[in-house]
Amino acid sequence: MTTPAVTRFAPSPTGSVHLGNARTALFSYLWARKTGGRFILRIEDTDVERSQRRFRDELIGELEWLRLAWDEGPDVGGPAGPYVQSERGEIYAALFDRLERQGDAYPCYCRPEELEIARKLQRMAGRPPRYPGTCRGLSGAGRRERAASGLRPTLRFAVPSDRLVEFGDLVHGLQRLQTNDIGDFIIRREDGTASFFFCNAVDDALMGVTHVLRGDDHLANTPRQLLVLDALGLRRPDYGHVGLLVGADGAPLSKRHGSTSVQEFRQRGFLGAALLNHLYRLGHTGDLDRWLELAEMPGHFRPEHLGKAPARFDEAQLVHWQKETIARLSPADVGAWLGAGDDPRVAELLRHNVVLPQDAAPWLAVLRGELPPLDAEGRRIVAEAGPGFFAAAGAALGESGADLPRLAKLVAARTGRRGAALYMPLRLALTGRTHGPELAPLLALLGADAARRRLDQYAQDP
RNA sequence: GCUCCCUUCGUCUAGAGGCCUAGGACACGGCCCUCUCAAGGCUGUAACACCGGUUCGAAUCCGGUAGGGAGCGCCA
Repeated sequence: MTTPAVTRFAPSPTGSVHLGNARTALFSYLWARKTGGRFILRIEDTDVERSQRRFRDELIGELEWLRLAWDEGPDVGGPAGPYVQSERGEIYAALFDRLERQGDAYPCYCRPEELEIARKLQRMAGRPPRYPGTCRGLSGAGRRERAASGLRPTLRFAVPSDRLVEFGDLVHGLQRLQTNDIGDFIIRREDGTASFFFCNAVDDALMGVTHVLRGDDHLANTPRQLLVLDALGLRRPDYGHVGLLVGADGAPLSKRHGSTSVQEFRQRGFLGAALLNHLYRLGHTGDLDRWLELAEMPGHFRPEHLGKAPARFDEAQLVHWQKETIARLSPADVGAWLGAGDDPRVAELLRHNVVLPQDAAPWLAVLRGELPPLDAEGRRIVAEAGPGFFAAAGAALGESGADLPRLAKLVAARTGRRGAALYMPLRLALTGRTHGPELAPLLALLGADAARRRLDQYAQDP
């Protein structure tokens, strides 16, 4: 029923992948998968100053970690390549040329400092800071003169006046904007590279992208891109502007909110599927509340349920999906994730008591024989049980071995204790804590000898 | 400053004029289960930003107010 959608994720390799970016990547991916279309990865590295190869590698690594596989892009190629903008210079050059010949673009010789001053002046006068059009009316002679004096021009798009730009936004509905509210903007920098408004829009069209999902912050800029596309006779994609991702205080996600990059969450030990499940529900509602495998998300993804309001990233909810994910991990994967060694029994023992790998440390220490000192409640329980209890337990252990049900039965018979009165002192002696993983597998893992030594410690009078 | 966008429980959201004494999920509280924690089951607290209008009837439509955000860059 739906036609295949071609979507894309177009990050710039100027930093780490942000949660907000990851979310739009997810939505774009899901849309393509839902409709049987294609998902494209395009690297927007036209800013030579800030783009770095290591960010590009990192970004690709994070997407792979999240398992958001692209059908076209760097490394895998595709019919509309190259998928790295710094390699598309010739394509852009031809288009710049055409725009200039058509009179839709003109060279601008204004210096950045001059423009800065002009903007300040406009602001002070209560006017919007827009390019005043200084170079727009320059004659051929004027241009030659400036070029001869060594000035290298930028290329500006000549925004037509008195026109209404209209487009139907997938999430916001019909949008209209007066071209008079838009100043002539730069489409080619002084160094010859293409600027965002230009190459982002042009590449979407050239790569056959049908649906662009991006943050709300681009909504007001979309008319500019539409103008470029129209001037070039290129097909407009449909745009959907999703509400931004914000922190707990409602302000845009930033460093002061703690982790904001995918990498940071990954390093802390959050699982990809957990992040995906949380992101999937931020500014979007599927038809199901339960944890979803990435593979089943496309079937439940509902583009019409993409939200306009900003969504807050809430770590408590991430933690919930993390627990759900851990519960579904294979024993081998739990072990690898915990870094708890090769014994699958350890992973099984701890999986329900741990949210992040670091939470396993105290229990691994207990297994190694490093017990924490008892707290007040622990001391109370141990004292209440008395040395005789632990002596009996130690003796019973000699008969039962590291078999908790047998041990418990023997101790119960000899001390008359049952339930918590029986198990809590045992737990305390064995682990030093009142809370923790199931005692039976823990005892089995500990072994009879180690357990015996711990019980004996409490068998003497204090 | 100008233009644009947004506003339902603490959080994510359902809701497209009567189905809403506003539903679900997370978080929080209680009970059950249980040696503890977690999980699970049951259950409770908790929201239509505000003011006007349209209508027999508004969370839903219209206008305004307030608050938040974005854009106006040789950043993307």
